[in-house]
Amino acid sequence: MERGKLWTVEAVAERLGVTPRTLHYYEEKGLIPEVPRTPGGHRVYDEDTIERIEHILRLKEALGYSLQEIRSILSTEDQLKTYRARIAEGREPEHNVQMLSESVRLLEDVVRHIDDKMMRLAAMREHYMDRLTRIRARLEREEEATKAVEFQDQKGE
Amino acid sequence: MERGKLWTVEAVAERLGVTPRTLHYYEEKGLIPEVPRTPGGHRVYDEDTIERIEHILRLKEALGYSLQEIRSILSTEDQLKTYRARIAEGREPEHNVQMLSESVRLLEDVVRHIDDKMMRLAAMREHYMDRLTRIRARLEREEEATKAVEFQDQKGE
DNA sequence: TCAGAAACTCACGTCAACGTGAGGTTTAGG
DNA sequence: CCTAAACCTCACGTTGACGTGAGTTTCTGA
Repeated sequence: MERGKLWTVEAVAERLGVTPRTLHYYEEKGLIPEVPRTPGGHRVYDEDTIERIEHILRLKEALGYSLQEIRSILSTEDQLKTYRARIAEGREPEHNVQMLSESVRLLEDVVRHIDDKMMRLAAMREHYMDRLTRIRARLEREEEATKAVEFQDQKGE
Repeated sequence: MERGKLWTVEAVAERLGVTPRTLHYYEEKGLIPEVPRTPGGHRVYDEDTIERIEHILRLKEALGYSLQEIRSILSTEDQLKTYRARIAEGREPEHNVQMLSESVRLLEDVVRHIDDKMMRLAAMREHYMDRLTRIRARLEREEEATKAVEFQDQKGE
């Protein structure tokens, strides 16, 4: 996993299964910071940015968040990073507790959202599994019946 | 649960947390069969139709299916019902196995889709939980530190 | 019976999340 | 050094899933 490798739009797009337009769009909408350019103006993506985009796509596809919501989630995550940095630097230590509490609240929110979604999914899975089991049983009986008929046919030849 | 109770659009809309327009739209797009009318042309919903709409909303909100995909899922479910009916009637018994196998395939597909989604969610949940635990621990330490400082302050008064 | 609430049918509006050229510039390989 | 492929920036187009009146008709309860 060559560290420091750089990517073109098309390469990133192919790797992530999206189009270059989507990458431009995310940048345009502020979901990712302005991507560095070559002297000629071509975008150059590094691994960190790509991971951020992967994160966005997961939030979008797995959780069904809108880009609006994703931007808000990401911005709070960025906030958390800033907090961590400031805390690490030891500046404004009187606000550490407040900042950390805020972080906890935000993360708990996301987890709650995920849990909610998982419960709905579990319920639906159960629903479909019930039907599946019933039909499988039924199928097995039918196959037995078919075999029996074939046996009869053979006897009749 | 009064069986046979009938509902107006507005009542259904309120019960399901959508607008009348949405109900009209689903009918327009063939997601639900044409709803029966009063002599004057007002729609009258029965419990079966409402359950179908609830099902649609679950597929949409929990699984993130598009209405297109939902229509295809529902149409295969309807197909399954036709199969069941025909099997129950004992007509064309030579196709039972084939129809049942098809049903199994369709249901397995939906379940696979659900499983896939749940796994992604589980992964994301873990990711966020990790961060949450770390921050909570950090917060606890900070709170201890704050209390210690307060204690110092009291001594200093 | 009759007024006001609720429904109906167009049909155009909207918003997010990109798609799609057009027209011009940069880059990489031979 | 040169050309084809890749990239750039507008800026308008598209699609899905409804929203939003306008104008008219139907329903319901006092």
